[in-house]
Amino acid sequence: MAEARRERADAVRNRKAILAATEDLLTSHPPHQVSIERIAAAAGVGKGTVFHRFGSRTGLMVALMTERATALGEAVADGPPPLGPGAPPRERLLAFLDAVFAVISRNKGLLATLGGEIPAAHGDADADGACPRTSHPVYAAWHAHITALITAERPGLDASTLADILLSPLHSSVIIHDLQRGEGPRVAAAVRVLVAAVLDAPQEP
Amino acid sequence: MAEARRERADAVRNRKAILAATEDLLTSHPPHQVSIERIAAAAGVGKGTVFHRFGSRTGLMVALMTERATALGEAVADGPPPLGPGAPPRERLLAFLDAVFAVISRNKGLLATLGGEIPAAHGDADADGACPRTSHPVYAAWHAHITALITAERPGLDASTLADILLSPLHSSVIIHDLQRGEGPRVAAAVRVLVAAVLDAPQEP
DNA sequence: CGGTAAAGTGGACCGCAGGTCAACTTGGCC
DNA sequence: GGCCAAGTTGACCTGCGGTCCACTTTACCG
Repeated sequence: MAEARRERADAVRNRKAILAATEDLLTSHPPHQVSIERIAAAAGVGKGTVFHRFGSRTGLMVALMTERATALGEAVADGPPPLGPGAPPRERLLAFLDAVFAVISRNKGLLATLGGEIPAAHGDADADGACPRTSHPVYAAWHAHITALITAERPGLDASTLADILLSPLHSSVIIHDLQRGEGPRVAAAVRVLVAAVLDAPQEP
Repeated sequence: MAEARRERADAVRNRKAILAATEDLLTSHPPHQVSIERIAAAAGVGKGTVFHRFGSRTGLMVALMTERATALGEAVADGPPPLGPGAPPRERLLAFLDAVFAVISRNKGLLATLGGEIPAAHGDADADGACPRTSHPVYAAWHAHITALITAERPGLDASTLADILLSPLHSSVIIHDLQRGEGPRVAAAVRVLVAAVLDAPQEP
């Protein structure tokens, strides 16, 4: 392994240009108006290049999202409390959710776009398809982190489902709309209320 | 108003056939595979008829959703407790959320489809567009009901935002996927835990 | 250095889905 | 029965995601 020079210089440049163009268009237009051709034009490349590098529209979105989420992931793993290790789970959870909503606030309809596209896939198999949780690494990581923190604080709860619920506002066009209108703090505050309440509630047998 | 005989018999029949076909296809195929042409074919009508009666794909979905939600709306307004008037707000809220999740469980990707399509609209205007909450009467009604119940129980909370958050799982493909896999009760239970916790939590100044 | 093969690029092309339309058919009231 | 508007239809348009392959660029190597 460790193959030398695995990516050519112009390829790197174009990849960055495409991601930048995508983000740019996505912050100034509703997602459905941002076609691949527009992205390609804005990035100064051909449409084929976009597909060559990202495979599909969904792949592009996942790549963008992954890049956006990398910093947060590192802060969680290595950074200082309350986000990083060291703080009590309760504080880490609150800080993490704040951070997640902050990321989303800065990236508008990205997750909404993802949420609407990932379930698509392209096969008939759906009875037991493993589409949703495993298909998006960023979502999987966030979900696992929240689940772990809830479990640490309140082992008796259904942490996994609660984690899905706490993340579900990110899929809601209503919430996304609020975030875009600068209501981010308000949403975050409401989520904090929910989390605090559920963590402080008396244990049920 | 009250114009006599404003809808022809065959029109009514076709409208019902289209709605039935849509629901049918939607419960056996992922939303993106349910094209208007397929719906039209399944309903035994021409494609143009679908558009003539519902205006657009989104219009069709809204109509279906509205129909599905009518029974619930009546139960809330006139029905017996705990859903209808009479029970304490806390019980009504829990019952209502249970009912909402039950409706969605039986109608799979419907809301997910809606959530992904409504924010689209078709104009450039988005800075102050009133798209999300007002555009979908069913959502507006549910949101208003939840908000009122929360306010009745805990006036100090940001009931409106909490209502959006409590409804947001309906937009999440992950949650929808769970509902389809029969995890409905588990999701509902987790939501109940959240609601109970937030309603029982000590008031903050 | 210049050759060269692989990596990268671009845009014509395909299939398909949503949406439009103008000609046609049908239901219902006089 | 006859008339007209409401209703229906499917061919057609537009634009999207995605494929393909001939062409260009890069960077390693003798």
